[in-house]
Amino acid sequence: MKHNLNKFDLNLLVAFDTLMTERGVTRAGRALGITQAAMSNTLRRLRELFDDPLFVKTGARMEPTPRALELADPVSQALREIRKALDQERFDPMQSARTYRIGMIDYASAMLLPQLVKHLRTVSPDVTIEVVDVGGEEEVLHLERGEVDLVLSRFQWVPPKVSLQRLFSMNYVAIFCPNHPLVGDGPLTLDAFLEARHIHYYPRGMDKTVVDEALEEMGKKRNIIVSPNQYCTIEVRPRIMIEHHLTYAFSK
DNA sequence: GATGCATGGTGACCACACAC
DNA sequence: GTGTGTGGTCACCATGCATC
Repeated sequence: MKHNLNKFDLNLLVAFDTLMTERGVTRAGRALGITQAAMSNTLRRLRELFDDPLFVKTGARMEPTPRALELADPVSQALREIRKALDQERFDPMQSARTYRIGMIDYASAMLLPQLVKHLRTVSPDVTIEVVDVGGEEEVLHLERGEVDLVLSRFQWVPPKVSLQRLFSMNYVAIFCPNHPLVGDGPLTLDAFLEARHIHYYPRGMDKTVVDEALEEMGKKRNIIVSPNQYCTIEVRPRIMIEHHLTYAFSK
C-alpha cells in the first residue's frame, strides 16, 4: 500500500515511535504533552492509516503487533534522520557548549584523546568531552540506549540502528622481556609464539581479544599464564604482528 | 468578513486488568 | 470487593483553511 505524503501527518510517526517506547497510550500522551484521549485518537488514526491494530492491550501494557514491529525500525530511523537534518541546520560548533559522552577503551583514549582535545580547542572551544569506560558487547547497548554519543572501539558487528566507520588499521605486536629465550635474530614462528607463556591484558568487559579471535579462527590457542586487569610497564621489542582495526560507531 | 468543513484538542464517562 | 491505572468512546470546542 502506498501512502500519499501530501496527506501524511509526520506527527503520527512521532506518536508511533513514542508508543513503541512507552508501550502505553497514557504514558505516550504524557511524553508528548497531550492527554490520553488525544493520544488514543492519534492511535486510531494510525490504525486506520496502516490498516492494522498496531498495539494491542496485553495485561497492563500495549504490545506492538507484528506489523508495528516491522515498522518500528524504519520509522525510528526516518525520525532520527529528520531530527539530525533539523539539528544540523542550527548547529554551530563555535557556539556549541554541549558535553559529548564518548565511550573509549583505554587504548583508544591514549591514542586519540589528546589529538581530539587539541582539535576541539580550535573548532569548538566550549564543547566538553566526557570519556566513558566501555568494553565488550555492552558498548553497543550504551549506543542503542543513547547513553553515549560515540564509541571508539573494535567492532565485529553493530545493529542497523548504529552507524559504523573504520578509523584506521594498525598492527599488534608481541612483547617480552629482553633476556627471553625467544629473543634472537631469527623470525618468531607461530608455534614458538603459541608455546611461549603469555601475560595478557583483557580490557574490562571482554572475555577475549582480537589476538585470541584470530588464533581461534586458525584453530590455535596460546598459553596464557597471567591475565592482569591493567597494563604493565615492560620493555618493548616487536616480534609478531597481527592486523587490528580500530573503528568508531555512533547512533544513527 | 462570513460560512462551512476537517482536524485535533479536552473532559467526562465506561470497561477492563491488576494489586491489595 | 475495592481502589487504582489505563484504554476507548463520545460530545463538545477551538482552530485553520477554502470558498464565496
